[in-house]
Amino acid sequence: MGVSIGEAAAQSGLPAKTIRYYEDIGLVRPLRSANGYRAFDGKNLQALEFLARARSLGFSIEECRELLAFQADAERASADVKRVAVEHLARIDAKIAELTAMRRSLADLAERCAGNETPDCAILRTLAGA
Amino acid sequence: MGVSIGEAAAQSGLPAKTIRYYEDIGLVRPLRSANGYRAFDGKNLQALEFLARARSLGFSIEECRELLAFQADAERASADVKRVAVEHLARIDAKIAELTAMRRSLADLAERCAGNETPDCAILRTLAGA
DNA sequence: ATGGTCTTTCCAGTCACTGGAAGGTCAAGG
DNA sequence: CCTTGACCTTCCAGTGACTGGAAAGACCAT
Repeated sequence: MGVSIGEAAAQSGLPAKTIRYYEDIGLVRPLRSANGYRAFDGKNLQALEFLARARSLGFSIEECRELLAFQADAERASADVKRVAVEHLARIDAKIAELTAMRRSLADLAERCAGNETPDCAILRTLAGA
Repeated sequence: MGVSIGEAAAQSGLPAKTIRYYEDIGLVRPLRSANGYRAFDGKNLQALEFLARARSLGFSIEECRELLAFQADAERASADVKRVAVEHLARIDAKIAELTAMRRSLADLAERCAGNETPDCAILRTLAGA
């Protein structure tokens, strides 16, 4: 009953190493076959696919744990789920803003650097605080 | 000759812990006073400020090391510096694109989630692969 | 029996710090 | 002279989320 870790990896798109790690930290709890191999049943596979999707949206492992718990709890309010998502969205927006500011400064610097064989360089001048 | 690590931290804006770490990995080489305290001279302080600026632009430690070496080498070509900057810019752009895609999916999901006391939730439905 | 492809566990490394423990140094105040 | 408090020192461990690799066991086909 249940597929091997290689099969689970193929079906979820997650590396086998990652799946073992998820078991280590208690995100998924496969049974064991008589030979000691992990045996993933349908619920395990659904959890792995859930995790793959949530991770690809950038949720942290702890948020994934929380979302999985919500998923398993038929009584949860959608507001609880939405809160997690909205907080994550805010973090993403902050990160995008940070990167965009970096990008602007950096593009400006790169533009002012000749990029030729001469040693003078606006990038280094600016980093040095000129 | 040279200021203490606390003074160097105040002047560069870097935490003292970070400065010690930078010494560990060879980015800065302060002298030592008779009492064993680090003594940062003008060049050390300039290097720390350089590092603080480069790190705030998102350059990796190894890139910072390379940029510092360029800074110390009067013979370098500005093209070498620009190459590092342009590669970093590409990484930033890739990251922004990734986050923007996440943001789009996530905002869409959040919008379709009522966020009230009912258990039905578009976010969980999507993560579960419905 | 052999080879090849799984699988297992465990340990170490990544990146750039950050926190904390245990102890040394120094200037000021009593 | 002693204490207090603010510095400073080193060293060790932890962060997040894996990833790589070693050594060994399991399974299947020839």
